[in-house]
Amino acid sequence: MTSLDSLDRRLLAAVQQDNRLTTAELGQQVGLSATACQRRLKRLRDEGVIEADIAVVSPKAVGRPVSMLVLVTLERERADIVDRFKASIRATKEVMIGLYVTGDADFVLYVTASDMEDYERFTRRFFYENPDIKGFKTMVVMDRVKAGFALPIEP
Amino acid sequence: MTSLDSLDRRLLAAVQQDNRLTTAELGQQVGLSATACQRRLKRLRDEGVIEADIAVVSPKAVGRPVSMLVLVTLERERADIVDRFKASIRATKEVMIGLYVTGDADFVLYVTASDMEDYERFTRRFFYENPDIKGFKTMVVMDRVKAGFALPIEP
DNA sequence: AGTGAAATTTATCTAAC
DNA sequence: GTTAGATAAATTTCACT
Repeated sequence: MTSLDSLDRRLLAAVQQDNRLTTAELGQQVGLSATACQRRLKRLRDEGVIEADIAVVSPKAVGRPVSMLVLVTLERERADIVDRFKASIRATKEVMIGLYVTGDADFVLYVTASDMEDYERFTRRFFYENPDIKGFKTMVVMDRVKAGFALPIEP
Repeated sequence: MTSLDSLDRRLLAAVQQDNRLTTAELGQQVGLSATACQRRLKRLRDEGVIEADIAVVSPKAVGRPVSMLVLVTLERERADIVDRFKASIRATKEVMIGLYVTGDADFVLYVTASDMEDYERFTRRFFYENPDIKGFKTMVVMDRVKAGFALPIEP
């Protein structure tokens, strides 16, 4: 595992808010030359500390204004069944986030849809046709109070 | 609301996977000149279709390898109590995602921590000291099957 | 309207130290 | 780590459909 110094962490804290800052701007923020920033960022990307660089798209703007959290329980928590369900999560674009969890449910999914009817069609296709699924509970997201992706990074 | 044509949607689909592609590369993908891509992207950013451009940081690499989903129930779902809790979500950096939902719980939080002890300290500070909270249920994330942020965007 | 080509500005990358 | 010069990209200008 790679070790991060204070400057690395400050760079990460900055670019996870905005990765379109120029290396010169970043340099000012952290007290480093543009070149040094650039080299560090390259290293962080190469080593996988920065996993991706992405644009965050407005769900509303692309016609998916409603989102749901779904707690899924499988018939039996057997390895092959779990793996099969993981694969179906990966293959399903409507599922933005899919987590395998302990506790009340086996999986939690974050699903977007254009409206409730669209979501209902999704559940039919995704859940009712799947014999491995014992049940699921839908929680409709009323407000995305915080939908950021920023980790707390101490300088 | 802004309307998106097929080229816009293809650009969005591309940059939500990787926003460091050059406009020339994007142009090749969608069949447009670099200049046209760049102008469209600028428009999409100005109009808020692209909400942000960020680096996705590895939680493990910054020392927060464990994450939890927490279902939170408030004592009473009264507007001022809900608003107060929303504010505390926004103010708490350990909470990466905070959703106000219908159904079994009032809020669902995605929380990262360095280990279970760290999480336990967090719960003490965040939950036990808050009189508005009736209870909470923790689900430990065993596998982030899909942790992407990509919306399904049809060309 | 929106597009594309060339010129300009700006940023990134490579090489030194 | 820095500074300086080469390369490449983003941005502006302008002519075109």
